[in-house]
Amino acid sequence: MPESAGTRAEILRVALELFRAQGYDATSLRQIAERLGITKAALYYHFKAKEQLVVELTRPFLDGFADIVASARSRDREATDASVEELLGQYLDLIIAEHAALSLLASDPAALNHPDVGLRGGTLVRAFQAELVGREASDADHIRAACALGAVNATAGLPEGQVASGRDDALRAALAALRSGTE
Amino acid sequence: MPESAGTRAEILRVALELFRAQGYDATSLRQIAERLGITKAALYYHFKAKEQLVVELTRPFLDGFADIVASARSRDREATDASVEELLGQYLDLIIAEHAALSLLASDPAALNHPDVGLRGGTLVRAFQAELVGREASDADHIRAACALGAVNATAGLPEGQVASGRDDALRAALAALRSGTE
DNA sequence: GTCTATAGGCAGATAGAC
DNA sequence: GTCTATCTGCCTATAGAC
Repeated sequence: MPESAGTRAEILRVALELFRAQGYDATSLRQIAERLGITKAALYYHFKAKEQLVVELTRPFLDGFADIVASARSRDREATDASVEELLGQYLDLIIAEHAALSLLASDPAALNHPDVGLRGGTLVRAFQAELVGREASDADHIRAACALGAVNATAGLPEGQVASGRDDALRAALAALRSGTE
Repeated sequence: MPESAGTRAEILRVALELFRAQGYDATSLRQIAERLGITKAALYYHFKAKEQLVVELTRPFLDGFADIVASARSRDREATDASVEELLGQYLDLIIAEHAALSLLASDPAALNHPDVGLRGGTLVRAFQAELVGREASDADHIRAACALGAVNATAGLPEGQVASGRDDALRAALAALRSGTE
């Protein structure tokens, strides 16, 4: 029976690989099953629908993101420079750890419209941006926040080797974008 | 016969709208045809395959991008601060003008693997980054360039109203990210 | 230019044996 | 847990009439 947990994990591993390479819709359950040497019917023993594969694959990222936003909300009122830097750093580390899942989130419209995936992600992004800029923020502040997150997100597409070594460079670049209004 | 050009443009307009909302694979030609009050077969009179819709929709962005990269290459040897700012500004304006097509490019894996679409786009991005950082650039320089482009790309997802007014803020943020290594 | 009709295929999902 | 067999439905694309 440890075999079952193994199969489930293998299915998720192969599904993520194929979804990333071809997209969710373009990847059939037959392909996933064939790659694993099992049949489509076996997949349905472990997952009740294809859609559930995406939900499971993106959950670690979304849960981690939710934790970051929650901790941001429980800070003291004032958003200090240090706390903003720590928040962005935590987000960056999450992006690096879950960059494969993130590319799924970013690239699949079906996932983007799913309540437990894309819509949840969108809500988290908006909440996170609001925490970064604080209350009484200008339009320009929001644009800078969006650019800072864009800078962080860009690291998800970097070659594997440069990610770890460039973590601090990316964080500095994002902070520079965020603070580009206050010279 | 002006009707024909009109129909063709209408098809592209509806296709872009549906592709963006649902994704390329999840959008059927039947849906596009129904929305226009014509039949699937009529679509095939104007476009020889579904795939060609994506090629046509992304061409203006890719052609514009290619122009920017070409003009970057024909600069004088030295990448001055002013020329980098102008390049990023041109790219930002293109992103704003073609943001709908860009979201197609970013979100459709089928398009990403197409030689005339995603692969062409990837080549352009790499060439553009190389022009931004110049020769003898460090790993950190490349990371900052990636972050700067990420900051610019983030503006494509902004609410319609903020885009025009925030253009300069976004450009400053991207430049700040790019230059975050040289204090 | 647009239609009707249809070919031909593969998708997601289920039933029930082992 | 995994299989075989099958249902049902929609897809892209084409042929040929109008």
